[in-house]
Amino acid sequence: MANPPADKVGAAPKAKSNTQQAVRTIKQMILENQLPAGSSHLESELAEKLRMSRTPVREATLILEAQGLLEVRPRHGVKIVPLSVDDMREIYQILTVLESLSARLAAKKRFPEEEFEAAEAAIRNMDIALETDNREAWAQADETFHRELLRLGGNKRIATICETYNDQARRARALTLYMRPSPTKSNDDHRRVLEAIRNGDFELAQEIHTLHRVQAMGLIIDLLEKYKLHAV
Amino acid sequence: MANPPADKVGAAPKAKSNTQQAVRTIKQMILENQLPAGSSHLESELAEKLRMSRTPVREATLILEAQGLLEVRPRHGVKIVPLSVDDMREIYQILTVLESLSARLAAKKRFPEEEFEAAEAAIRNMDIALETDNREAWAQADETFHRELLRLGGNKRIATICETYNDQARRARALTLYMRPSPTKSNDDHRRVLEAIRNGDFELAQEIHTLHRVQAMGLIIDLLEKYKLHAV
DNA sequence: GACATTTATTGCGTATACGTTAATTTATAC
DNA sequence: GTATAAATTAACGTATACGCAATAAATGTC
Repeated sequence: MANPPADKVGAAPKAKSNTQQAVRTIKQMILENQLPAGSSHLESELAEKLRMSRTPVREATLILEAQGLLEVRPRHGVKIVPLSVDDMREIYQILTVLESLSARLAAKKRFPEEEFEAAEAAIRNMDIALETDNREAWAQADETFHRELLRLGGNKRIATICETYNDQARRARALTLYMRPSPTKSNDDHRRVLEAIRNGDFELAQEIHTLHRVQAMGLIIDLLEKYKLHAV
Repeated sequence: MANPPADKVGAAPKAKSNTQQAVRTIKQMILENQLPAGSSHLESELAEKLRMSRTPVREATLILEAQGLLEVRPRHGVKIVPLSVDDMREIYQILTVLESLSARLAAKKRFPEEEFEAAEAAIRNMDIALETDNREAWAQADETFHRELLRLGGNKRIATICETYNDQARRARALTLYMRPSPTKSNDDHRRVLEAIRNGDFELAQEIHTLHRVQAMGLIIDLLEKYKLHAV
């Protein structure tokens, strides 16, 4: 069974059509703040930047609009949607409850130990990143852990939704990454969630993860308010 | 202040561009089973049916694909995605947890009594529909109640997600509407949820609604399995 | 100088044309 | 009769053209 060509973690692997490619690169440009929140861009500008005609970029913007990353405003260009503190609250509420449900669902199953390897590795990587105070590495491992949780939960739609809203929240997380205190407690939470899943303690798994996410939300929202980052 | 032309309840009111119109009518055709689950349709066929060129219908299919109602399969036409029992389980898990969160969020606020009017009316309408055994009317009022819950919760993104997945589940609900026993208990649940919201008892509101949804899910899934409706 | 009205510009919505490529059919070899 | 290969068909992906309508600019009026 030949696997499809392996790709970078987290990146959408397929990019056959120009439309798909446009979706990927525009999304990336948004997440990397090359297209800053609140800025507007004409279809023709984007087309020029991406070296293709208007048609595929136009199709891409429709898809990205459906994902909530931008807004198509006729005659004003596509606007990269800025996120207010309230928006962040909305997003984190959703992530909290869906990921926690995922933890519960995972705990209701029995997995062979190797299924936990990736999650364990993510936790270890977070430990290492903490010791060396490498926050980028920590954030990346953290994302991996959360993604693993969604995989173990087994509900594909939950995974899709969380991915979408994670994308939306990413800018704010990147912004606050260096403002927050060293995230030592997170690792503890993750370990306990994973342990609860192993033990089939679904109530506990859900509860711990909920608490974990609620705290993370509180932290990030406090930072955004404190530093007057009203829209990112 | 002249209102925009009033539209049917629940339908998206705006339809300026052909693309938007195509989204609406194709969605409607799917929900009404004019385009049955599992069937495929060429872009050009749809364009002809909708009396417009390929471009706007093509854009519409991209949007509808993002909403999970259909799948664009190059050279095979767009396929109306059929939902298996497992898909229904996925969807109901999401609706359960998000609506229940919405109930919790609503309970944490204080509303003037008139804010509950629509929800109260929906409950009353369900009572009336039960007495006259009018299931369509019941289903419609039920939807209204759930929509009100999302409105009261105040998280726009939750409302959007639930709307999307409600659309996906609608066919299955329509199918089982006349198979299930008379839904008398639902009204009781709804009343209690609303009461808990009034009282600010957020834990209770969330809990009751969760139970309510879990039971509804169990019922519908049993029916789908019993009648061997493996894909709708 | 402020405001209304006309004109000009431009960005988008839609149709259409066309090359590409996958699916299908036909032909050929075994 | 089956399997492989070649030829055909057709659906899609993309580019392009063009008119419309919304915005901006310019002009005129008070």
